[in-house]
Amino acid sequence: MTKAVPNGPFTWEDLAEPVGSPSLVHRPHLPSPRRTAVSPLQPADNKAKRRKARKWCVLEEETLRKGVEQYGSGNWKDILITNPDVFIGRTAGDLKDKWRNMTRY
Amino acid sequence: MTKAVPNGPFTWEDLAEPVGSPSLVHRPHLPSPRRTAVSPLQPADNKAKRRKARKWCVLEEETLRKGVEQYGSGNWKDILITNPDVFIGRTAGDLKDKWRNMTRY
DNA sequence: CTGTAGGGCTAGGGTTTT
DNA sequence: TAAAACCCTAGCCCTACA
Repeated sequence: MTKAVPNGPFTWEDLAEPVGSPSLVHRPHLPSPRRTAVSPLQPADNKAKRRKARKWCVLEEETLRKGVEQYGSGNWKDILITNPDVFIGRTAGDLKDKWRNMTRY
Repeated sequence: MTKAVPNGPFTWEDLAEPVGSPSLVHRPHLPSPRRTAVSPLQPADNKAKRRKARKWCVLEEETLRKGVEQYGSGNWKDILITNPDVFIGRTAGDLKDKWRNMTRY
């Protein structure tokens, strides 16, 4: 896996190149493929209903803490799927939100 | 604003073993694994840190539009390297993703 | 090896409920 | 009013494939 500079500490190389330089005109450029405007798509009245708020239990909180220790903050999906018997009815986003609350202030 | 510990300095140096959640498997005596056995499905340490999301400014959007006009949708690398003074810190993939957002709906 | 297309996931702001 | 729980989605990542 050669991660050709995936996202390092800002490796903004010089990449100095005169912008106005017509050095790459040797390409058979076609006009842009004018894709037809995307279909209108209705306002969508299907307002997905909100899940009923359910308070977090202590086990969930502890499992979340350990999950963050193990996988790191941000890997919510991993933490979620490795604890399917604890996080029932929770989404990765829920874990993220809960962690935000737990670490707030 | 909650800075607390959003994506912290990957504090899992001290992780020694996976906590088996509610159902601790009875392991048969675990000596001292000097060698980190590459067991399957373990904490993914190969996860690179995410770049912090940065909103696109109007100039970038306009430049992207003109780029697509000129080079066609799909030639992200060309559009990127011909506008190095505009797309700072952006990747070809970023341009692709942005165009997807701009033409969505 | 290189670059893209398309699906997956998260961060951060917003909304609703308690 | 504040805090907790949930929602929305732009922006970023992963990866098969051309």
